[in-house]
Amino acid sequence: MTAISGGGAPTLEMVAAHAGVSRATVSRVVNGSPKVSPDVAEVVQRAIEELNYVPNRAARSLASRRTQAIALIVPESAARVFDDPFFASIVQGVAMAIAPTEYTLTMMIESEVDPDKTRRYLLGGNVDGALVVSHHTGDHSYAHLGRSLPLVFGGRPLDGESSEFTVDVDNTHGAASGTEHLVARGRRRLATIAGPQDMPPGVDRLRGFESAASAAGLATDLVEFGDFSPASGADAMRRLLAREPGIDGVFAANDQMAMGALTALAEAGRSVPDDVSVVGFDDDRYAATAMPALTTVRQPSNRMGAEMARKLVALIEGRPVEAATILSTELVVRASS
Amino acid sequence: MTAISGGGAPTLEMVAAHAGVSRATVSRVVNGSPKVSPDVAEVVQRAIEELNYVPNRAARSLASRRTQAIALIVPESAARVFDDPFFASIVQGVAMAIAPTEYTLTMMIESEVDPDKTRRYLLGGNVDGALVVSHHTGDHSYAHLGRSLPLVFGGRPLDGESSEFTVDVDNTHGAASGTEHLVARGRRRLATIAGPQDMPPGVDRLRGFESAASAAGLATDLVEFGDFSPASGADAMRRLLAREPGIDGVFAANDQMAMGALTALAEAGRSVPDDVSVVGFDDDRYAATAMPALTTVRQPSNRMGAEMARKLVALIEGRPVEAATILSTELVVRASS
DNA sequence: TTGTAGGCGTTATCAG
DNA sequence: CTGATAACGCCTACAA
Repeated sequence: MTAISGGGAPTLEMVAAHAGVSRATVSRVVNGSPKVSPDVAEVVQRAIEELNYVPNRAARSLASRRTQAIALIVPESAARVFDDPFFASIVQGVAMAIAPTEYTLTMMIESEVDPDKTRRYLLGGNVDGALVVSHHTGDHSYAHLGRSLPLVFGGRPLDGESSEFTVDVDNTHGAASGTEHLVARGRRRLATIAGPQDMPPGVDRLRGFESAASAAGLATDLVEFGDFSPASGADAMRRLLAREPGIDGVFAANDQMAMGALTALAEAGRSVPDDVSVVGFDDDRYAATAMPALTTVRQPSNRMGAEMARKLVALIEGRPVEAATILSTELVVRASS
Repeated sequence: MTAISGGGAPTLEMVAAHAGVSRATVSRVVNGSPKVSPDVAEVVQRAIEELNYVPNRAARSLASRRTQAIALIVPESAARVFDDPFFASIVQGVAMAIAPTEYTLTMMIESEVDPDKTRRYLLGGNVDGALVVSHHTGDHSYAHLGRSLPLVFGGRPLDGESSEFTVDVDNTHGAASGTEHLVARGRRRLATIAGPQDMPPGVDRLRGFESAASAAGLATDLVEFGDFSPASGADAMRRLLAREPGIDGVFAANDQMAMGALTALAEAGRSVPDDVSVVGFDDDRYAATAMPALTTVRQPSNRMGAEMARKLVALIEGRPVEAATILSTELVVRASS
């Protein structure tokens, strides 16, 4: 057993005794209630400090029916999650947004072992609300929980409309702007390394590429798919080159695949950007230091996380919030194009 | 008055009523107590499922004095934390290790706004124990909390000894092996891009480099410092080249700085590995796809996280655990050397 | 094996 | 403004 030395944590009751007031008064002071006389509050404060009292959250949450905690659910294996800089950015945004609040963040990486653990946790009154982020179809399998708990999703569901609260990036327009940049650079034989088509960003970015290329009167036949990893990007690029050696412009659905493409292009003796222009998507932390530095469509993943958190907290506190928020992207031109 | 149904989550009491038994019995079933007759357990189970009952954690934790939750404390700003793939790996390791358990992970990114928030949280009975990970000096400022709560640290404290529970990587030997590899490749004019000297890994890796170089009878004057970011690595490399154009081997204290060095070397027209061999440290996810692929000292950050979690859980459950665990590194030879 | 009853530390509702 | 006194939902001796 773990024996806590010193006789256990001080309770509200002990503070009350120490200060010579009732528990109710101490509770009021702790919660900053205005209806406490300054002098009494003073005495209580001192008692709190002397005893080094810290309120017990379980008790508080049981009595108040609020937990002051939110969960970040990621329905992916831990390995996948942390392989992707995009998630890191989201988490960072969330963390920064809740830092100034009293809310706490609990991360739930979907456990393969017990997929029901998450549900139990959410429904067990552990959190006041949850954020769900995934690239995948499974995305909104949590949607039905939305009736029991405030929920905000990152990314749109794969199947079109939904009535849930979401924050998303304008993938289609972003991809189109990246493609248009290629066209503006005088590139005519365009190819794209697309993402998985069971993920909304994969679908939307491909659509953006196609619409922009078509609008410029160019062919859209050169499409190869990857899984957003650097290695898959390199493979896709090799296949593309095999199909059409004359490629002069490549739009990759994310930076990691673009980096892989750079590697494959170098292997094939193509110079970037002299022979081929390459544009990525994300502007992750390696884009700027790639060789050559990668032109890319910046995705405000930080802001996405922050926005999700903001929306969730508003939801929890009963403030009105818009159902969907779409964040726009920004083209960052560097040496690769 | 008691709400019959439709109003909020079902309670243990409602299940008891539904099953026609006492609350105690339901509690026993929920907690898998052996002293319940199979048929009664059967009935209760059905009631639980029909009502879709999920135990309230706050109540449970209040009554049992355990939370089944552990915290991961990172005393750094969110921005720093997520800029470093190393942290991601640690978190991944932790997440994977606790996935099969009933423990839950709460991440606490030190808030600049209210640095006391973490302490309050830890002492507020929110978690059964905590993991503390940081590259920094501040590392063990939580050490004193160790008397009130099981704590496991990642990385040794900057100032030598400690009686705390820690898991660390053998940075010194790792750096030495990376340096020895350079020597084995026939490199004689060695330089190092060291990390900040207020972080143990920064100190230890520099020491490893120096001892290995000295042992080989080589000079150790070419030392420049970076902050572990790619940009700082590039800058350090430029300074190094300015000081000594004849450098033929570089050991960088982490992969991100090594990547920066690769960029600077390319700018300066040096070929890697023909003119200069480069070795990094970490083997982060970009090492293998760098151009050229980076030779590096693999740090088992995943295992580090897992090991920390394992140790903490053992501590919480009163099982005996070793105070310090040192994980060894592994040299991964790729194209850059 | 099952039920009874008291308590875990706070908050919230009322009186005073 | 302050103090009793119930809840809050569950666990756990102790009793039956």
